[in-house]
Amino acid sequence: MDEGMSGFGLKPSRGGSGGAKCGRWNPTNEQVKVLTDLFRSGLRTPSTDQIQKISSQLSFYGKIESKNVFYWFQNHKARERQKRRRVYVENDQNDLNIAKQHFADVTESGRVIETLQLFPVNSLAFSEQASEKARGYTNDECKENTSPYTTMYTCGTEMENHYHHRHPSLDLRLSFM
Amino acid sequence: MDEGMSGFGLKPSRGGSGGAKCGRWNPTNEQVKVLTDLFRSGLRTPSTDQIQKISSQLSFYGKIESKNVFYWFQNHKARERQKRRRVYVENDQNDLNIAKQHFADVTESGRVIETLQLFPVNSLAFSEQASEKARGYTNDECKENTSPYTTMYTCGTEMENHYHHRHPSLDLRLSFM
DNA sequence: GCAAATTAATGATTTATTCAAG
DNA sequence: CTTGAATAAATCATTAATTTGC
Repeated sequence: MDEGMSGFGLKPSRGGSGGAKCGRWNPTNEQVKVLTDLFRSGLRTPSTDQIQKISSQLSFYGKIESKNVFYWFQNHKARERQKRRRVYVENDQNDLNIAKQHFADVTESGRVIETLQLFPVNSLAFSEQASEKARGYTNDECKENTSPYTTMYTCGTEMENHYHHRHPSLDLRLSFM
Repeated sequence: MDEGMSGFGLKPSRGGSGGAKCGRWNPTNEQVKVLTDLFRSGLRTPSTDQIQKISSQLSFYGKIESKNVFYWFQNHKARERQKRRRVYVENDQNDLNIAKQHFADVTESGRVIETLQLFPVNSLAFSEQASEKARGYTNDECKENTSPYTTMYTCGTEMENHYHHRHPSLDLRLSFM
């Protein structure tokens, strides 16, 4: 995919005959680069004058119109926002409010993770392969916990891997949580 | 790749004496399988609760901590994205060439767009960031101007871009406008 | 066959962005 | 305008693969 930009003499050309196909603006990488940099620099809603100047400058790299610049900022701004929102939504799927509390060192009890089906079923059909290794993992001195991972995720003491005795059969998509 | 699954009775154990060697999490094949399946199922940024549950379940197969799950998704997501982008970039490596081409074409008005420094300098250095699109920008001859964009932006006739005769060297942040 | 040496993967940290409260 | 929340990008670091000389 991605249109090789090279060939495809007739990409969409949905119109067919006409040729030229001036469907819509197709930004050059440089153009996108510059626009992105401007965006990162803080520009969000350029004024008419700014748009014109930007457009003029970018025309150096290829065909472009002022409106393209205008729309680009509109879309980019909206999509960035949307992207962020999507995360929330995804996590909220089944309630699971964005706890985002970042692992407050929960679990400590040898909890039995009830059902929790992460996968349809065929998930287990694999426990052959790795079984050879099945590391013993008996080591235990790894006190570790000094977890200094500062960037979020303050999962203090972390998981008390007590190896639950129950082969998971999760199904994440449907019933998880 | 893919674990020779053959021998390797005693893989690392390099620590020699003490053993244990709790350097970093070393996922089991089953663990990787499940994580990968979850990812394929669409999970990208598991919530705190999800992470904990997943971690608990995976502890069945061996030592694991919540943060490992967290990091796994972060890394996997990032690297998948990166892998995808790498393709674009490879295809678009022409960037500069394209620029040059346009340089020739664009000067229709005889103008020579001299400098044009939208950014300090390193602006052109990296180009891949916004390559989500990275369209090719193919042919152009679109007359367009029939601009029917309804949402404000009444920039009239568009394209006054008669190439300003002065390298903008915008710095947006500081001196732009 | 087996390790030391080298390279490829990938786990764990750090740094930059972005949006949106305050 | 400043700051907090939440990543994603970039980078660092360690482990597993693979190569290579014996």
